[in-house]
Amino acid sequence: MKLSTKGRYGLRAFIDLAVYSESKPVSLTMIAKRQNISVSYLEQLVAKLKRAGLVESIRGANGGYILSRPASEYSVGEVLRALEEELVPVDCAAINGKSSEHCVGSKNCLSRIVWERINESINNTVNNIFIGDLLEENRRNQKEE
Amino acid sequence: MKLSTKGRYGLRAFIDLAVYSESKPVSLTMIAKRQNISVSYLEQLVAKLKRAGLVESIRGANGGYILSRPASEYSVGEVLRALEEELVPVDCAAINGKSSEHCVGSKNCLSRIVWERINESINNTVNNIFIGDLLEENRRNQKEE
DNA sequence: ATAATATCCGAGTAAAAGAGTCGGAATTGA
DNA sequence: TCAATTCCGACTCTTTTACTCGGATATTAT
Repeated sequence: MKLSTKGRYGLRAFIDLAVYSESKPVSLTMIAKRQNISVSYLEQLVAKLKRAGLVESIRGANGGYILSRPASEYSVGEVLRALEEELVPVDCAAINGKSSEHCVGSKNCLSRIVWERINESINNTVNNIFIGDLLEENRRNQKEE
Repeated sequence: MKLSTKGRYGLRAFIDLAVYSESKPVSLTMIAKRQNISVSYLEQLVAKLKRAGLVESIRGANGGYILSRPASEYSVGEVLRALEEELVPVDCAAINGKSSEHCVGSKNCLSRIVWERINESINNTVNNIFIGDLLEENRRNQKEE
């Protein structure tokens, strides 16, 4: 059970964007350098963020990406869900209706309780961490140095 | 981020074992029938459980598997960790020292906070569900029918 | 105009992981 | 002995992951 690079790199890219895009758009080249991720791969990740409406793009020279809203308003869950297909380790216990896995019967599905709780705890966790919190953390760290 | 069939089927197999092994050993053939998982695959899963010391085997005719301890004492976390390699979606934030992923630097690792919290919440969740709880749930359900 | 930066987009691909199967050996009870 | 079992390693097919690549389009600076 691993989070893919889409989620891992993608969140890092988003945070980078949040940190540096206040004054002007941030290009993928810059993110690539700072985060050590290739531009071509970043394109894919950021495209997902854009499709989900989390970031906006500005094309052409001096272009780049900016956040659609103030950084503080994004939860990590929102960002990760835009990147990964879904944040549920076990489909059959997903909150929404797309249960692809066929359950043999309630009797055999004691495990379902477990999957539901896992799904729930992950989503609770990521929905309650906000990008703003992380940035504050960052500012505190900067001051100490 | 999906839990593999090892974890999913494996926990189901373990619960099946917990339900039916009180009087006599349970053979993989029986689990296979009830849980609709092939015997050959079950062999792999149960082997992991055995290696971890969670179940004991009795070879030969009328043989099978039994729990090493009373069902109530097993946490779901323990079982899942025996089946899956580890229950940490992001390695670099694992609690133990095996951080395989190279972090560029603390400054770029605001995301690390997120991974740590996710890892923590999953482990808290599964460590606090006990197989005994699930069996009780099961008994309650049986009575209602 | 032209060059230099950018985003945008679809395809393609190599490696790794996932999900099993299979054949046969060893053990034990009837 | 035979049937039911666990035990074990190797093998294979499929899917997913993690990218790269080529080129199109848009915008700005010179």
